[in-house]
Amino acid sequence: MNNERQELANLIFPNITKTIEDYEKLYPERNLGEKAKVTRFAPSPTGFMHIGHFMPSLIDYVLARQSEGIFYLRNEDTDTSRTVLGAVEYIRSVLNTYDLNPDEYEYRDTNETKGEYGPYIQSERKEIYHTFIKHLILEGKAYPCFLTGEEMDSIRESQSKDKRRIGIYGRYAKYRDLPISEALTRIKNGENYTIRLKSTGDFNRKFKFNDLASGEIEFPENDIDIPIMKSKDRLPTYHFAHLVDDHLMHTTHVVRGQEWISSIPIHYELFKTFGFKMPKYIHIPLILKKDGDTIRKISKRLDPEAKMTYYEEKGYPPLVVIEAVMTIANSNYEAWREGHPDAHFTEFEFSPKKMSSSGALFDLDKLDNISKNYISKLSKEEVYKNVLAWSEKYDLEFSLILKKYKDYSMEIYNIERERKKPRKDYTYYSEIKDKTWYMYDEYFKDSQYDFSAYDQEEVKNILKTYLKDYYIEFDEENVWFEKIKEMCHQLNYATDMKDYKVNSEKYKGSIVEVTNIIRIALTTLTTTPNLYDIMRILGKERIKNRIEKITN
RNA sequence: GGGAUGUUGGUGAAGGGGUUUAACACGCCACCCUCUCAAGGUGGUAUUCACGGGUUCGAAACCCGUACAUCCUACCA
Repeated sequence: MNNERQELANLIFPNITKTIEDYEKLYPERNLGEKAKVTRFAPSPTGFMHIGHFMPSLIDYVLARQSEGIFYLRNEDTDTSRTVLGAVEYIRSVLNTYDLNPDEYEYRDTNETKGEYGPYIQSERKEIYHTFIKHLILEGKAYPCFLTGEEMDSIRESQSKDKRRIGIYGRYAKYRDLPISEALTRIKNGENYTIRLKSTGDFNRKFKFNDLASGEIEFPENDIDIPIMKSKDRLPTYHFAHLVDDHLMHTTHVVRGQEWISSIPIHYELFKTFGFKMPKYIHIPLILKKDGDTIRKISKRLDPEAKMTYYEEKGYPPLVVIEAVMTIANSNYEAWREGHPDAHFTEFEFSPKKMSSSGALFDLDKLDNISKNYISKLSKEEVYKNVLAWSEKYDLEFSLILKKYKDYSMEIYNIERERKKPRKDYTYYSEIKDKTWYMYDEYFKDSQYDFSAYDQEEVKNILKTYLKDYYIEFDEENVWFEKIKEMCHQLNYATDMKDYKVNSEKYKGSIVEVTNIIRIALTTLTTTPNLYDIMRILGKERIKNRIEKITN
């Protein structure tokens, strides 16, 4: 019997000579502090990064940093049909813009690799997985299964028809007790097969599992003979790779989405089969999306905000996205932030227990609010630098304007900025052009005015009078405003709005109309920041030109 | 069909048997301030914690049932 198993194992894995012990020696216990957490971000390289991937990687990073542990990046490319070239490099760039750089990684494009526990690309670890699978076959705990796709489909169909549990277990696991001699001849004949775990679980028996986020959960044991190696490329399935990699890489904490919690019975059995210690698990809430009346998992296809590129394209500062996601992860984060406005987010004591176990809706309004506050606290130099960096990537024309008018642009960003309660009108960098374009002659010159709400002659009269008698460059704000008021008196416009409301018939109009006419002449808009600041920055020449364009 | 988890306002949520007339933040609404906007200020915004039953002197909190929601139920991760 044992010899037969040996023969089977050697037939399937003829070149595997190492043992599990060999690998355990190769990847010894990490030399870290007692409390150090080893976390990993383990994405599939499918060419995009989802907010649902970002949250776990953020938590991984925070956990590792605050425990002086290790945060590493592992490329889970076992699904060759979905693997996209350069996907990991893209993920690296996302992690880099958010400054969540891993301590260990492997990048193919630059041939960079760091860390003693690699390879960090699963397709390069085939031999390791095969060693572990070979061991299982030798022990009689795994077997080749010759079920075809069609056979599996019909099993599934009949199970579903009979309202039975779906899966390859019990009597459906047709090949688990196939005589080894027969398996040998089938393999020698070139039949396709997958390797399945010979489950010893009993579905009617329960076990308790402790999740760091959700607490104690009771599951039935796994009794499904799950595939651990695929037939086509002989790569392991996710579950098996998880077991081998997180064991050998000494991961202490696995942070992943709630959707994985149902796999716990499988992982529990797998770790038990090898006698390995399970890592601690933190299953984090799914990010959901309200779509009309229904709530569903946020989707990269349907929801632009699901993709991390959305935030970059819109020009949200990276730290703002981090703040928003931390707020979802731990609701006491906001209160902490209030008390520690300048602390780095890794200083926040993250608590898995405080994480909600139900899904959370990602609130873009909240993100906007965080962003407005954040940008309002930046210096004009920082805003300029960030807008420029954004525009160089997404609006080249605007970036040239910004370079040409550097100090001028900074003055615009400085409007009502350097004060205790700064102005909060920029939510993200992509909207800054839309809110400041009229300050630049290049954009202003072709724009249209709309004075239709006013008498045309009166518009000219007000503008002429103002330019001739009341405008002086370099006035103080209060002097500037007094002069506007004086003009209002001269032209019979009310300056006291309370009086105007009661006695409107006494006046031609109010100061609101006067300032709005000037505002439109200078900006084409009726809503802008403080007119005084606009005029001060615009300067005499521009003001003169713009007003005369209308009065002449 | 089976399994797991959850259900407190428009959103994220705090609260885990009696100072809860349910905190805080975002949003929304109103008013004030005001040259427009933004900001700021003040106030409002769940008579009630999915529903039904039970335990208890007392339940949003504990127990049971139901409903609903989400995820899993692939040789995908």
